[in-house]
Amino acid sequence: MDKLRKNPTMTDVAIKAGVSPMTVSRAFKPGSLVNDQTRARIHAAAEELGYVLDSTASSLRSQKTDFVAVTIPSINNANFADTVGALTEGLKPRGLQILLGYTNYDVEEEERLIEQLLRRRPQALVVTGGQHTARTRRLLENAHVPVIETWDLPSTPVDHVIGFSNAQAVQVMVDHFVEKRLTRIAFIGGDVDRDTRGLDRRRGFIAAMQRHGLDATRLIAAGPPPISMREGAEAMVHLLETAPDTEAVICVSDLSAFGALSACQRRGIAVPDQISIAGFGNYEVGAICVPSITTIDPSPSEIGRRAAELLCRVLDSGSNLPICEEIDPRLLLRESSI
Amino acid sequence: MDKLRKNPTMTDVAIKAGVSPMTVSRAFKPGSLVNDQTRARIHAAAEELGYVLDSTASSLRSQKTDFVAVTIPSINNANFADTVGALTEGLKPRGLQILLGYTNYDVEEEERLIEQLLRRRPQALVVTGGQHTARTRRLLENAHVPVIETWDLPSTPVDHVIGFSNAQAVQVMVDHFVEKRLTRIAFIGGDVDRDTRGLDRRRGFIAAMQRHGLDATRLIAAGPPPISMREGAEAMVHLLETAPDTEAVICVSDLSAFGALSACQRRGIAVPDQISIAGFGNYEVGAICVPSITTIDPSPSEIGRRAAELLCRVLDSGSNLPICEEIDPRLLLRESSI
DNA sequence: ATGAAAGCGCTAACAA
DNA sequence: TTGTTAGCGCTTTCAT
Repeated sequence: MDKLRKNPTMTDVAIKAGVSPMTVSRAFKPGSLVNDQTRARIHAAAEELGYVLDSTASSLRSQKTDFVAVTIPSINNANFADTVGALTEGLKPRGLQILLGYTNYDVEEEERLIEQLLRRRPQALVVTGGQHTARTRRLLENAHVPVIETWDLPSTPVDHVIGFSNAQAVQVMVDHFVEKRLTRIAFIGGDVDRDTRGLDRRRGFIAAMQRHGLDATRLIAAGPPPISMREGAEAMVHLLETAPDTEAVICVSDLSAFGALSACQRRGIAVPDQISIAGFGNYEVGAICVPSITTIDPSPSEIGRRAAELLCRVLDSGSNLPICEEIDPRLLLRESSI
Repeated sequence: MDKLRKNPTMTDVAIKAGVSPMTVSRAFKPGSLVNDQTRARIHAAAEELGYVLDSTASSLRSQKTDFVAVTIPSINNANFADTVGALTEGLKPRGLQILLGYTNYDVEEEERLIEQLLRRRPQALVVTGGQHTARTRRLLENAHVPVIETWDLPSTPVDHVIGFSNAQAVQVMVDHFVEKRLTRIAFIGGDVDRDTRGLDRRRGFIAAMQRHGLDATRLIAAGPPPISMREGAEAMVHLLETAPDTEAVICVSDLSAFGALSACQRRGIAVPDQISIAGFGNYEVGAICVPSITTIDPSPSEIGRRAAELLCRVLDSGSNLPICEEIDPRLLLRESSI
């Protein structure tokens, strides 16, 4: 392989096929008017030369790209992966690709990332979360393309929103435990200043506990988000030592909840008989493990599906009216809670 | 927000700052020679206009992009996510971004994806696996940029390789069980014609069993890859019914192994006392669950780290010599096997 | 159904 | 240190 030789251009293909570059361009654009034989000849010539269209040049000239920029906190998270998967599927019929970036749960990193992504001139942006730096907001507002914030219900949206209230969802969980006469409830989450959705869940926990007149001080901050299974297990060990009379634990995600469950199992503490455990996110591990883990399903793929749908509508209509679609997370009662 | 107004260009910034477009260009290029005051004036003008560099035009003119294309089978997989994470970190110092695509464990999809990615003229390609369609091979060979195949040891590499033998790794696992006097060993994997690494692991299983003179017919094909925890659990139920005297099960990944473990727990079958279970990949769930799951660690982030290193070296030297670096997967003995 | 001319926004190359 | 000119590879627009 000669890495130094330049890639062939449309002109090279045109010469080889005995046509003008313009005809080659048409031959590569589906649904355009080229003689079938000419088109076949052109494709043969292209294949022989190893020609691949240069979308850099194509995008520059036509002033439009064929992709949508998407930001998620972490590439390694089944929930966000499901959202991205559904988004990808929903945009495929329109020929739109996903350009994916991750913020590592950090709004500063998000700012850098979004600027990088905007340089590539996406047709739209789908971001996770509704909290951004001031500059990120300005970048998004100046982008002149539709923006969708997801997985959250920001009080002052940049543009469109498809999400839910993380705080509200956890309040439902607290209500459930209180109904079951459990009152000494703890919350295991991450450090509060990075993962804004985790922070909202923690806020929802505190609000609900106070509404019920209960002690909302059993709060474990298990480290920088995302909280892993291991950190969930460590947090549970800590909780069992410092507050052994705890009756129920709500974890910021199913992953930490599974860690907490495993810690109980290693110490011979029966779940749910001695302590109830709940998570968040409806990850597969919580559905399969024994006992299965009570959780909240925020419908990640539904978020992606509806974001794609909304985008298609907005791109077609050119409308400027911000749309907010609320997702309704479902409480899934499983074996880990009485 | 006015989505119809065009984005400002470098010329707009130049006029506002009272300089030529070329000076604006320089002001945005780190380490180039512009008067500090001029640069400050330009950045202020840019910020005020909401200017964001157009990398489409920049790339076209300079004939170089600032990204590396990476393909992985699935976005939702902690192993590949770790590889991508390490790759991202390793390329950041050089200012290279990752352009990520996923193949859904399908070589046809890989072909479409790689053509899409090549249109954007990446500086290099990092692909997962060493099996491709004939056309994919041609595309990669004609790309005129370095290519790294990972997670595999292809017999005829396209270019560079950083990987390991999936078959060999599983053989080590079989040897371990045989040493422990377990002979009735089963393998749970996916359908054989999509995930080539899963197929290699299955091949390794069969080869090792035959080498030991053992029956290699306890093979469960649990569906199209990737095999989920749920599918692992279902496969285990099937295995317990059809071959109840099985002494050990090797699963194509820790996720299916965890499903198999859960199935045993639901049926009151003691692991490892009644049956040993092993997985592959060293996923977090297998380290945390009770009992923890014996596995093989293929060092996903090591693969990413070394791919980034190799890329930097090759991009600097411009060398054409294909390099093959072998990773040595480690057997991790845990509680799920005797 | 095909071609010719022009130019998208930026930067390499050269000039001052 | 800054400016001028030209052109990257493609597609829009207009012409035939």
